[in-house]
Amino acid sequence: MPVNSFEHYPMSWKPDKATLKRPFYQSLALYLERDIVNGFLAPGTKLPPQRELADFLDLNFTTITRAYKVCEVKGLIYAVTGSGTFVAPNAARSITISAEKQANLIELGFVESFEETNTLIKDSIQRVSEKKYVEQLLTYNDPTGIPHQKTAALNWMEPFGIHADQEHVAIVSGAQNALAVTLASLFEPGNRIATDLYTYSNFIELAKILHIQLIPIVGDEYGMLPDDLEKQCSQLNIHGIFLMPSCSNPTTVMIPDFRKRELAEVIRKYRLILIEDDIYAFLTAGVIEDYRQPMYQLLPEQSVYICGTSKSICSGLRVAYMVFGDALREKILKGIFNINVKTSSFDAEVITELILSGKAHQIVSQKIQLAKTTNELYFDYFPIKKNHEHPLSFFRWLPIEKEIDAQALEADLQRHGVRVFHSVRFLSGQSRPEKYLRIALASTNSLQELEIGLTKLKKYLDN
Amino acid sequence: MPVNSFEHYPMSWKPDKATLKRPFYQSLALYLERDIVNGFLAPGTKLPPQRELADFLDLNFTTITRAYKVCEVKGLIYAVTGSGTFVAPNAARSITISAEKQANLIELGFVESFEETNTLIKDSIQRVSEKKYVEQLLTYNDPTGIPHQKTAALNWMEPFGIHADQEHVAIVSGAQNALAVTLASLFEPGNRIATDLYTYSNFIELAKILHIQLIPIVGDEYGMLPDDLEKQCSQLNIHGIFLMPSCSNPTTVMIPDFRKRELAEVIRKYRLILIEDDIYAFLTAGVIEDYRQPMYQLLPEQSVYICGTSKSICSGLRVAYMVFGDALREKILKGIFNINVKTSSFDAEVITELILSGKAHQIVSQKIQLAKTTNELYFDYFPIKKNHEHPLSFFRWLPIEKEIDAQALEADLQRHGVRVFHSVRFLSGQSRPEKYLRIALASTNSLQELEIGLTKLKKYLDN
DNA sequence: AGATTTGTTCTTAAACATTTT
DNA sequence: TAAAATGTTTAAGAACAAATC
Repeated sequence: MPVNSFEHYPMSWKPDKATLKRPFYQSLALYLERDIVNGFLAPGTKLPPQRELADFLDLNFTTITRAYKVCEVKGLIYAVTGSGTFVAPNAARSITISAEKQANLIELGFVESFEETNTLIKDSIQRVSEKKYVEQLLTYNDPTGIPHQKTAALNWMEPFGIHADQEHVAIVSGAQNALAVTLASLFEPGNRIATDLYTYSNFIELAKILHIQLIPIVGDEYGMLPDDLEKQCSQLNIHGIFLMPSCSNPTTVMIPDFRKRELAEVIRKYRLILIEDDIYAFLTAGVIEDYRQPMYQLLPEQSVYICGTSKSICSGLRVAYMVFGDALREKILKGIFNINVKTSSFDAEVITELILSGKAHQIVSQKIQLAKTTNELYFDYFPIKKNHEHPLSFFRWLPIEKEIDAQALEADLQRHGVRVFHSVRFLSGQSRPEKYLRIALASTNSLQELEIGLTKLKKYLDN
Repeated sequence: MPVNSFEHYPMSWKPDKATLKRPFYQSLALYLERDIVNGFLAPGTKLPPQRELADFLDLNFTTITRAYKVCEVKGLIYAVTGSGTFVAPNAARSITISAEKQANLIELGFVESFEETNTLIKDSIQRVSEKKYVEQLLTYNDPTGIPHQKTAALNWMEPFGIHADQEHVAIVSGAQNALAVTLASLFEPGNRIATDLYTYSNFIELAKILHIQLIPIVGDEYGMLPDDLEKQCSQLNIHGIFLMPSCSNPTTVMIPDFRKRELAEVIRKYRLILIEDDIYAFLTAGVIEDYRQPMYQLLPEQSVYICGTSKSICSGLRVAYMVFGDALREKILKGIFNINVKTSSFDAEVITELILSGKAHQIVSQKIQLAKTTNELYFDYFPIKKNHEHPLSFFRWLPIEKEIDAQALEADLQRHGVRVFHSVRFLSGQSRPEKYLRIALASTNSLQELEIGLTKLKKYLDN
């Protein structure tokens, strides 16, 4: 029997002891999940400490540990040694982002890629469809890409600072697919990956699906802090790190070279697998003056470099290039075979044709121009510029003051005809006091529509 | 200290107690893995029982349980209550199958799809590339397929006995990709899925990557035995079942309707998620006389029906249709967004065009004709016919007598210029006494090449 | 700076379940 | 059919580690 009565102690959660069935840890985890999903326990709520709940329920406290663990693995709660256990910010809510076009809704949420440039692609598709060797594109052969396609891929990435050979590049079905292949091939459930505090929400969701734990690392204006990374690595067994150095999603931070080198040192020391998502390389390398190199070149043996063509060339043809160290090669290829079998050689060929014909560069130029225009427009409305934010980002990270719950804010704005995403969607760990909105600039049908959207947004936020 | 000396007991594995470090279970698991990978412990070897090893190492036996568990999860060993723990048949060897074309090697291993029919596809690609709405195929829109593509999909599957609506069908990037989405979305690491004793090896590998445990169920000439399924369900917490009822890979078994109903009853009773891979529907529905219906129609609410077009229409355009119950919908869509974002609408459109124009049916007719011819040829060489084997299968399941290790046999035949796969690659669980080869009939460049391959194979086996 | 709070990990113990003999 | 062999699952205990106050 418990020694104390807890009637007078405030415990945020008091599961009904009488209805608890064996096995206790499962029963308890189920109750906890139910109360979180029902909304009885709101995000951020501090749960009773393990020992206190154990005392209350008259169980050994490691049984509570186990029950809490079940819910932590499901992403419902998170624990901080010394502070306690808390309901996760996105518990019981999917933050998966996808294109869900709705009439009369201005899309500033999902980040597209100025789809108006797609007019340039039709020709290339036709040209490929008329090639003599089309039939060779229609078999199971060359599951990681046809040699000449890989050569074009390497040419494409060369100005981004990537140097690799045919054996260490593979074509997959878009950058998200590359991430799925990477996580499934190189990590196991329970492994930990370091990420920025705010990171790409579909990466968070993917990690959740595969039961990989994200460890949020503090950053400053130059990106992730090497000291905090070092600290976390020294006290936790961390297996990998996810970064978007040339333009982080959602913060738009561009990591300067000195910081890349500092981070690389820690990554090398702890032998982390670096996952570098360089989907915005085309906006940075050769465009931003002091840009040096991708982190892949600092750590080629322990890195996976992912270069999607959805943002730079065409979003509908699902193609991304993966470049990887030799030690990772076998596992990645196996992952590709088991998740994709292969990527459509036809799609890859169209991208190849676009690259070889120079059309891809033309498209990139147009997109950069559009990025300039839309960013200027944005800064007319929200003239807050910070150091080391990418000036040409396809989206912006807008600090907001409004004291309103994230879901309510998104819903409010949706009623006003604008879709945006609140910063809680991008939280890799615990709640934060600062709030932001991610504003996509590359997803409206026209500049006019974007302007209307920004006007509505500003009006709403100023109220 | 241990009570007994084990000098006189035969223990197949004696880890060095002195070098064992804390944590013991990890250290022990590492040693075990090393000794299996090195080949010191051969597949099939019985490991010391937990209690015996514990006694030898002077540890509590549940510490051994934990160490063994680590290796079991990695697929290195498997445990059978009452019998002991054994080194897995495919421990430390990848059984992933992919197209790896080599000159001078006749492909009877990897199953392709009579790629000579691809000549019929070029026209459709051109026609699609000339459509007015091509640009609409190049965006992020309609991530699960454009409505008219889904309509065509449902039309395509209608003769197979599938009735569903737009909301419960999605287009993904091939059948293997559909399986990846299904497993990642609907199952968690540690979950169990029932399969045939011999099953599709890339399904085995995929399950391994995602840490889903396969529970092999015994079968007879009609396919999986409902009694054994019932038995396993009653004593293990099984979450799903994987079946290829219209033509099982690799056994070619076609499950008759009565058996489907018996199995469906058990599946319903234990609320398993049924994963029905119906990639060979086109060889069966409307072709085989007494074919009735897919199992999906018996259990629509708890099933995922997967209909790939790689075998029936074109292997290079990566398209498969998924049909699912409403209860599974949300999770599957989330899985699609996080693993694929979307499938190329262009590829899906070409398949749609092929279906709507009737060309797809023409291709299917050709493939069926080729299947007839090649199967006749096969039976000339190996005239062993069993009941309920699919007469038109793209591969055959050849029982062999030869007393030779699987890898050696494959290597031997490769030296003779023929690539085949040994039955151990398809084992979902423990080793079996019977041996088979899976002989692909749809992968050679010509009938002549197939004939040469079969001749070589027969000659080798008769020796 | 040290005690306290809180979460983590490993090992052991006991009860259980299944298969084999 | 019952006993023995063998693996499984849950719970508890102990030592540890980090963060907070």
